[in-house]
Amino acid sequence: MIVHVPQIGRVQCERCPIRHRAVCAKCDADELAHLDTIKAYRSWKAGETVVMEGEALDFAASVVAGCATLTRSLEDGRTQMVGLLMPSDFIGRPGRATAPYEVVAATDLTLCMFRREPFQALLAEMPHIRERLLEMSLDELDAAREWMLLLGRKTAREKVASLLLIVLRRSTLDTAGGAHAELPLSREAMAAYLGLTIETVSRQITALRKDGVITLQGNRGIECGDLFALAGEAGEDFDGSVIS
Amino acid sequence: MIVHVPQIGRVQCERCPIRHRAVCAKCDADELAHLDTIKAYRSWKAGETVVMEGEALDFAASVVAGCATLTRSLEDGRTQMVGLLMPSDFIGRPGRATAPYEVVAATDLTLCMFRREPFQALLAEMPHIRERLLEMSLDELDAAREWMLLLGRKTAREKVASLLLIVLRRSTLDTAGGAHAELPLSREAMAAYLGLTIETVSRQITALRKDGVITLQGNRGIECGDLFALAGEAGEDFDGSVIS
DNA sequence: CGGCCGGTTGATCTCAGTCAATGCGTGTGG
DNA sequence: CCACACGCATTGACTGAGATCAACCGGCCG
Repeated sequence: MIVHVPQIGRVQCERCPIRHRAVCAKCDADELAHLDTIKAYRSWKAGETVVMEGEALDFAASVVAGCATLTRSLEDGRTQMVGLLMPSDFIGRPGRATAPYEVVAATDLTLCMFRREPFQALLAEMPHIRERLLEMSLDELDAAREWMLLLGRKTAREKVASLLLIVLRRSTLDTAGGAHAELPLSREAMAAYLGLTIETVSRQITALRKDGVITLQGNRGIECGDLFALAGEAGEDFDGSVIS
Repeated sequence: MIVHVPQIGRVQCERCPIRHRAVCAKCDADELAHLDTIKAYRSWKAGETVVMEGEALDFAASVVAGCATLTRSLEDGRTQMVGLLMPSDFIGRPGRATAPYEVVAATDLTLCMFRREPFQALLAEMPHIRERLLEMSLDELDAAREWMLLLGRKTAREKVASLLLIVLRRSTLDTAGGAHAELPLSREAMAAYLGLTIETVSRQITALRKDGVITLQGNRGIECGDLFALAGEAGEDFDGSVIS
């Protein structure tokens, strides 16, 4: 079910915050001008459903602001998050008319949307978009496989540390080696992402706090003075550096 | 380490068994002719390593015959299979020079290989290959996400049933609703794929046999008289039909 | 004030992991 | 030809990490 929230003011592509990372990253000025004519912004409040699993998907979109989740479910209600969409990430698949996943706004969310058919046409005309979409899909595939390693082989503590690390690496860095951030996910969403229960997530966060690896500010705020230490807890082979 | 096995006789692209499903599926006769000039076949015995994790990857390739596995590992040796490559599946990524996964021949394996630079050039010249690669990458992404649901939320019995179902659906169907196949994977490889131990895999296979869901012929042969029943055990929402 | 929602904490249970022994088929060397 | 070892799979006994069930806490809103 699409919840209709008033569209926020349209931003010109040239000034768009995700201009250089989204599916349109490689487009030139002319192409952007064309995109400007067919795009539409729409917003959702945190918790609202954007698309239901199995529902018709008559659009493609980029996340402009906020955070959305992709989840798959079994009949009996067990659910697993299979993707976490941050600004510049893409929703939709050329040649596919129904959504294989449920899409939910994790925080307040704004999408830059294209109706399906015009977008298909765009893909045919603009090689820059096809190229960028391939790159982004391959990045998603790598991320999904990394997540498979986490789901299949990491302990609860390592899983929680890995997620915190992902969020912290995307956020403000303070003095050398430290960072703080607001979690975009509730405990329930974290559990769905990690293949755990909310109780276990809560216990592991508490444990990491008691062990001095992180400190908390309220339910959503986390701070970590030593990302290398956190990376160690996450079972990572490498360093605590920021992603590119 | 690449183990050098004598190349098997080169097959003309036109007569290639994976002609219509591989990365070259959309190519026309001229394009195939060009491919013919730059490809090379190479074979590996079951168990041999094709590429090590983190090693330089100076080629792209399609699986012509046999079955290969992609695995990611943690420092302490825990490993998770993140992909199972069957004939027509693709190895390698444009713009990436090192392998993020270990590639191992699960059965005797033959690849159709292209050196990296010529393949990059090909991608630039032949939109048909780019298009097909995008399609295949998106299919892989869907498969990876399906696997995330399995790893995060399914029980050991459901996991094993799911894997058997995948193998059986790819194989010969007998009378309505039944199928039999030779597993391309050892118990160890199955465990790596399912995020389980070999003992648990073995126990669950035994349990499915004792419950009359499947019958075994030796270590690798499995038969299932009722794929719908097996699909039920796998926790699938839908039917027991063959994949496209 | 009271109910609700999200999160934490505690007690107990259970499924899958661990450790260890055994079975079975195959190849090898005396 | 047999004896043995080796690789792979099975089976059993026990353990433990994380799930389950349940109580409780604190902030927020009507």
